[in-house]
Amino acid sequence: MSKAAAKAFITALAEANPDAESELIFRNTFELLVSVVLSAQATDKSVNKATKGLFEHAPDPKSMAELGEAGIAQYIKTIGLWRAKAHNVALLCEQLLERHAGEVPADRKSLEALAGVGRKTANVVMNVAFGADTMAVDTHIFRIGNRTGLAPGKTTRQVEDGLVARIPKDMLRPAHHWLILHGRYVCKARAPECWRCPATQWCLYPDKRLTPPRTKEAA
DNA sequence: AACTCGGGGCA
DNA sequence: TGCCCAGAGTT
Repeated sequence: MSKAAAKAFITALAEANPDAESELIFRNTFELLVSVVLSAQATDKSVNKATKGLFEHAPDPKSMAELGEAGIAQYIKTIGLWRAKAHNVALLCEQLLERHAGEVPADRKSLEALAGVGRKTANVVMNVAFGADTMAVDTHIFRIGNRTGLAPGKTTRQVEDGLVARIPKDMLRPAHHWLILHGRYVCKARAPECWRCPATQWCLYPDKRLTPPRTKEAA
């Protein structure tokens, strides 16, 4: 997809969801970081349910470090990989205190050195919290990139580079939210609802469903 | 690059 | 039941 088409694509998504915001609930950069670490292979809804009590009880790195691995685990047992995640989050909080005075660092190298933080989470934090020119590739964005031709690639890194290369810099941050929400509700893994998509004119997906299935209630 | 971890949500 | 989920760490 050309850069011009990419810009039109993102703009169309923006106009379709003018008030789109993250589905993850967080009040600051620390909560964003922890939320995304917990999100690996889990749905946003289940993460929100788990972090509600966790953040209430431990709203900052210091209190969460004091809560400890076992204490954290008791709040997040409802999501997958909770053992490893509780271990990582406890360690992550200690690392924030020791290395960064309890603050979330703003650079990729420091972020990726934290427990449970890989390239994807680092990109989210840099994009959302610090406005950096990065794009995080999750399963939704990977799917959209390939399906539409916006950013094709076999690896997440290829998709990431394609996105950053094609999307205008000043649209990278909102594009992150718009693409994820688009993948969640419209360009879904199964049964995509193309009739609700504002960008089908640029899309390469061969099995587009341009008309909604017949509903039981004939409104 | 491929594999493993792992529980909940949803059709 | 089978597929999917705002991935990271190891081999």
